[in-house]
Amino acid sequence: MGKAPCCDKHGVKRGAWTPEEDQTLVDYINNHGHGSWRTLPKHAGLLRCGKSCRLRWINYLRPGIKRGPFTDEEESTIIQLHAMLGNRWAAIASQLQGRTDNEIKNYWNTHLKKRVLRSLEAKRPCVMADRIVQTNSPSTRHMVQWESARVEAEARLSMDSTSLNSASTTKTCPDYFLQLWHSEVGQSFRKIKEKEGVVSQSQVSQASSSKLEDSCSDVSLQAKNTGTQSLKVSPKLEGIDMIQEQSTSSYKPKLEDDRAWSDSGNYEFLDSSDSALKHLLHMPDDIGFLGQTDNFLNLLDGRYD
DNA sequence: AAGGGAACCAACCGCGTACGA
DNA sequence: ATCGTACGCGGTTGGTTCCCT
Repeated sequence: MGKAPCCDKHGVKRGAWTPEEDQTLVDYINNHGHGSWRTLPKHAGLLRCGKSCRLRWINYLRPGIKRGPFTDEEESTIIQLHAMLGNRWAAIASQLQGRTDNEIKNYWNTHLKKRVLRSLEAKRPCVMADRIVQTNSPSTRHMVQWESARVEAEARLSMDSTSLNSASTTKTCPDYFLQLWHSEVGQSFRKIKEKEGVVSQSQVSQASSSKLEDSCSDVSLQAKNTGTQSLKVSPKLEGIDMIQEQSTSSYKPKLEDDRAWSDSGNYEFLDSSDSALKHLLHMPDDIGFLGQTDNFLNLLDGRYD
């Protein structure tokens, strides 16, 4: 389908916005609302394309935008949500009041991603680096990325729980997911999924601690034994009404370009609407929890692809 | 002080999708 | 059901600032 250009490039100003342009845009939207972004510049008297106006408003001018450095809490939230949602910046931003997807995306790419990788390599200096380089399949790459983000989140959770002097930290699968699931982040995640209609209220309530504990320990990696390369979730998960069988062949990369994997968590299931939740629920229990990373790495050796 | 590279971040681009005609 | 339009999103670019030599 042909797509009309968002604006006539001729005579449209580009580049940094001036304070005068900002004021014009703010005044217009305060008085009239933004209405149609396409026609807004003309009505407001701005020599900008509608897209540019929209971006400027959303990222900088609209009320409630929080500027300045990210707090530790915000960082932690971003890392944890990224581990669950991948590069769904808008979804992550919706959980951080006053922060925009663009800001979070930039912050991740310039600060957090490096830190997560450093943290990961500190734990698995040679092996993980080698595996990252050697591995080719999209699902494997995604798992490596997932693992890297998870390690960072885990480290933070561990620090948090230490400071709170709580009994158990994140050494086991159920503990880790339960902490995540019951945290504010987990609540936000469930809200997103409820909104998307992926998980109903009742389903969420059914996904109680015991279910989740079971799910962590009972997800079986059938591919190991059958060679069918399909993942099956334990029947215990039926109550949560999740898809029980997920052929890994339907696990496709959004971008085929090899560069994409390192930046993107966007490996989607054919039905991508609840892929993040599926990621959580389909993770085999012996994937990459502290002290068990070798198992995780063994899984990466082709068997899982 | 100057130049070159790295880091940062605002803005742009193009694709997918929702929605109305 | 199909088409055209507009919007929202994620990836990328390019200008600016910072830092090191």
